[in-house]
Amino acid sequence: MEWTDERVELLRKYWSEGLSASRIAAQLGGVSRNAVIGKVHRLKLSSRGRTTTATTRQKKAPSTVTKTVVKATVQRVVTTSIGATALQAQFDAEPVVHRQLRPAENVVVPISRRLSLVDLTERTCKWPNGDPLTEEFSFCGNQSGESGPYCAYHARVAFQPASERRRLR
DNA sequence: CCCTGATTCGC
DNA sequence: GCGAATCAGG
Repeated sequence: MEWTDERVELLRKYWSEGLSASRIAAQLGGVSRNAVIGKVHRLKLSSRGRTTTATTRQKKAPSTVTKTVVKATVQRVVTTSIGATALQAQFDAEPVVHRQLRPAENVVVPISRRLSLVDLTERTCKWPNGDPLTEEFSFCGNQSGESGPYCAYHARVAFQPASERRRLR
């Protein structure tokens, strides 16, 4: 690939928006994150303001939990059928917890990165958010690892142990 | 292991 | 100028 004016412009834009080098590389296509970083340096675009160099932090749930059951919009994913039909199930943009868990633990619901199909990689959560036919549709995109197609959170929702599923009914 | 950006250095 | 390799860190 070549660093055309348009591509450099996009690079500037994404970088200023705080996107990581790897994600910018995915957006542009044809280049590696190293290429992006190298280019950023040559353009002297480093720094990027006050972006805390570290990974985006996650909000820790209220520690001093006084048996307070985490309130959340309950959503029911009906799984009376499998296969293609299941794709018609409705999903909330930001999902949620169902009832409570054993020793009532506060599960941290991850914030979806809302990636588009083209931004998914082998290790990003492929849990769909919203209706595939609308513009708001996106995928969770958090890290999933080789463990599966979903992040830790969505894996739990997707693969509920038979025992637990019984309880939820 | 996965990810992030920073630097180096041969091409 | 480019970017893979490598380093340093979460």
